[in-house]
Amino acid sequence: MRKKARETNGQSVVMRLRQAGLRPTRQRNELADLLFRDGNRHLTAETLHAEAVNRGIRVSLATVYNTLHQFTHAGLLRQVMVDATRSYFDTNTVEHHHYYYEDDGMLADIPGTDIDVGNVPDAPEGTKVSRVDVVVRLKRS
Amino acid sequence: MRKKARETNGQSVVMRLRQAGLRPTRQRNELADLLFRDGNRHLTAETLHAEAVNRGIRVSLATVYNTLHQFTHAGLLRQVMVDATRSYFDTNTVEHHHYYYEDDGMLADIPGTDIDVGNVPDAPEGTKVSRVDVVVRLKRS
DNA sequence: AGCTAGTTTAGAACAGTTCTAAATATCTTG
DNA sequence: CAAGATATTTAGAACTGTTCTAAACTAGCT
Repeated sequence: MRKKARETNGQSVVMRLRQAGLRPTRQRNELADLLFRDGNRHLTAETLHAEAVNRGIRVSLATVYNTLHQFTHAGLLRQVMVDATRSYFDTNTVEHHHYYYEDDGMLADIPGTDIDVGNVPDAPEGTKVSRVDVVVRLKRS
Repeated sequence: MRKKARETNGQSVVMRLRQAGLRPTRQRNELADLLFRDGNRHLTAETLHAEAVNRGIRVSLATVYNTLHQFTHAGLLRQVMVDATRSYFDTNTVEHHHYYYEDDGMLADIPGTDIDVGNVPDAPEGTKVSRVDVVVRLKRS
């Protein structure tokens, strides 16, 4: 069973980082492994740092923050704003929407068919739409 | 020209506060005046505090925070999450959506006809939808 | 190997927000 | 309308997530 190569969208993460002018350092590579290992993940800087430390990866919290932002700029991650106190990063960069569990602060992709967002007026003069976020906030019933 | 009575939805703010078990104190009344004076506003605690101080209202920042949260619980305000660093409060509590100007951190109601959000799957077992937020993020073009 | 520019790091600094407990205001009730 | 009980306000300390700083380290040249 061979070690799975680091990749997203068929292109190796290393390549994408190189293209973004980022050196594939040990820390960035190991964090990329964690981030893109299994499917779509929603995590905060502190979550990821804890996970890394747990697995014996030596990396500082500052580097986790730097890396998350750099990956976001490189288009490997997407930052989601749902909670006033924490920033979530989503490893799924394809247009999709979220459930936010208000009671426990968890974020999840909305599964199944796509949500339709219709009837959005044209962007105001001088601006263009950067993206449309839909967050369905859930609470325990 | 008489002073306009404090009210929202026809019911006086004082009444709504009383019902929420909140005493209509000087600070709460004066902040309500600012908040509900003209149409829909989107403000942060610091914005509101600055505005109050500017108009000679003596109130502490802590009270502004308390008041915003209490008003939110009482259903007079709605908290909108668009920016990781600041909490916005919206004086329009009717279901509606927002433009967020990424470049300057401004929040505005999306005007005109309502946006349709369709095809939202049922809320997961044990949860119910608390609300659906749509944020159209804009950037300078 | 040695150089250079990019990267990482610990810890300090920062911003927005919440907490604390003492002072003050409001609302009863007599 | 004074007294007592309870709610509210406040200044400032504390806290939390995040960013900054500048010194140490590393990757990628040559």
